[in-house]
Amino acid sequence: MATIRDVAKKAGVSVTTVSRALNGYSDVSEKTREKIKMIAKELNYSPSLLARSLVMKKTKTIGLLVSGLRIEGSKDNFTFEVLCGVNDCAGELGYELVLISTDSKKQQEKTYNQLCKERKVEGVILQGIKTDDPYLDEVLKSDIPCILIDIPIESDSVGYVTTDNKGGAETAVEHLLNLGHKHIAMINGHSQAFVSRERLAGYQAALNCISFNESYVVNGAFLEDTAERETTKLLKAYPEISALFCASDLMAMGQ
Amino acid sequence: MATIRDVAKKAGVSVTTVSRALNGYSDVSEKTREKIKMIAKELNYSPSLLARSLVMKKTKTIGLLVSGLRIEGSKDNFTFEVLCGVNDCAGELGYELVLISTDSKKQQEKTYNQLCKERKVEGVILQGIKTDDPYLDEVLKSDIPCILIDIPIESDSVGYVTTDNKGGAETAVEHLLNLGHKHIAMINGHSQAFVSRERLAGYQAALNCISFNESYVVNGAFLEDTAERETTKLLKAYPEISALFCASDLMAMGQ
DNA sequence: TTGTATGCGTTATCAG
DNA sequence: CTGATAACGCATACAA
Repeated sequence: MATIRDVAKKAGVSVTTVSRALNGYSDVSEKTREKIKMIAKELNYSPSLLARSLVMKKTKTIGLLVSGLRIEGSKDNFTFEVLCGVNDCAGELGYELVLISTDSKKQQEKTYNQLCKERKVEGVILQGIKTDDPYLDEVLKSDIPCILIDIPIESDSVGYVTTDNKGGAETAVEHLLNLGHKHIAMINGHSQAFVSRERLAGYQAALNCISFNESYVVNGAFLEDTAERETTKLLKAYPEISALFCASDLMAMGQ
Repeated sequence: MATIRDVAKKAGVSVTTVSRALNGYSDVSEKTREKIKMIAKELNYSPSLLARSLVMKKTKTIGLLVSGLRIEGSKDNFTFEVLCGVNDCAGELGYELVLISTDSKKQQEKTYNQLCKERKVEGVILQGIKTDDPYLDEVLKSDIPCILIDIPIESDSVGYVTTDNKGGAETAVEHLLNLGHKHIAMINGHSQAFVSRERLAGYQAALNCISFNESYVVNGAFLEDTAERETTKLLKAYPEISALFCASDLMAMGQ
């Protein structure tokens, strides 16, 4: 692996000059720059991001911390879509993406802070952690800038993005009402999820709190089979139900 | 950010000793080790993987190079499943995963070699590149260890994994035959894809090359809408077709 | 316009 | 058992 020193030696200049030439500084004669560029290409040189990051104290790296990245979730393509979006954006901004996947086993070995600091990520995007996940506390205590997906918490170093969960749910349920349904049940996720609470609120709002019936709401844990089981029980108990509002695609597929 | 020097200073020992104590070397007294460990925890110290990698010449990092990582592909969860699998395995082995996503724009800026060498990845897994992708040549010329997914090429530094495409296709088509279908069409991907060629071979094999009719095979480019369009044309031209064998889930969904 | 010297945070070599 | 010291590959203040 050719280093900057190899280039310097072959070009008969100092490392400093090579560094500046390749990084586009203006205080280098075009002649030397061209020569250096040529030799760099010749030697197949590419600067070590490791060394650069070390001295610059900038890694241009953000961590994508996905909790519960499991193949069973592949039908629900939300995580994948998030990944694509983050990746696109990071790419445009010249940032790298490192995958920091955690499971309960790993969480005991290394703290969130360790995980992030040793990699020197400049920021973190967290997807899939629950509001009662122990990691969440660590995240909030840490000073590493981070963005939570679908958890509405803000502080100096913490932000979040989410969708209009309530509005969306409201629209969906209104649609069912317009179709003439009188008894609409809801298959929700779980109470630890912010999105579930919001969507429930939307469901209630659409029903105007009048025809709202608590018994019509069950939790499917965002899982296909759980949702199916719960739905079966629900329909057996309340045969009058003519429509279902599911809080996630995967759970809808369970029907 | 606490460095190893901070720990050393506070512990009243040299950096060397701290390094060895924390890395589990035996030539350090248990008393010093405990003290150092305590102080390290106290200072919230975690070693910089950057610095460590630089001196050790080992990054413990593998690159996941996904070509065409786009949100439109999210319905087809194959890429996501690959990601999960790779991630699981890498995690167990103590490797990091960095996402190297490429598109035609990026490919012109940086070569495969640059992309990998500057990050010092120790190996690469390539998913989604086509057999006629210019990157493929670079990959083969490079000496960076890599694994191709669904492209059967081997060399000193290149390996691959794939599924039994031919056998799977054969089984699928045989199933349709057993159901009594006489005119089975195939919606394939594209001819640049190894898997498409294999699956076509399986399709032919199942039909025993007897009832094989070339006109019954069209390419859907692995895209939902293309597959739909091609299928419509096909069915219009050959109304006798009673079953379709699709080379990918996504294309089947297009029906 | 170019070069010298220093430091980034580690680990490794070699003496004590 | 412990500690100087030299790398690793690069960028930058400071000189020349």
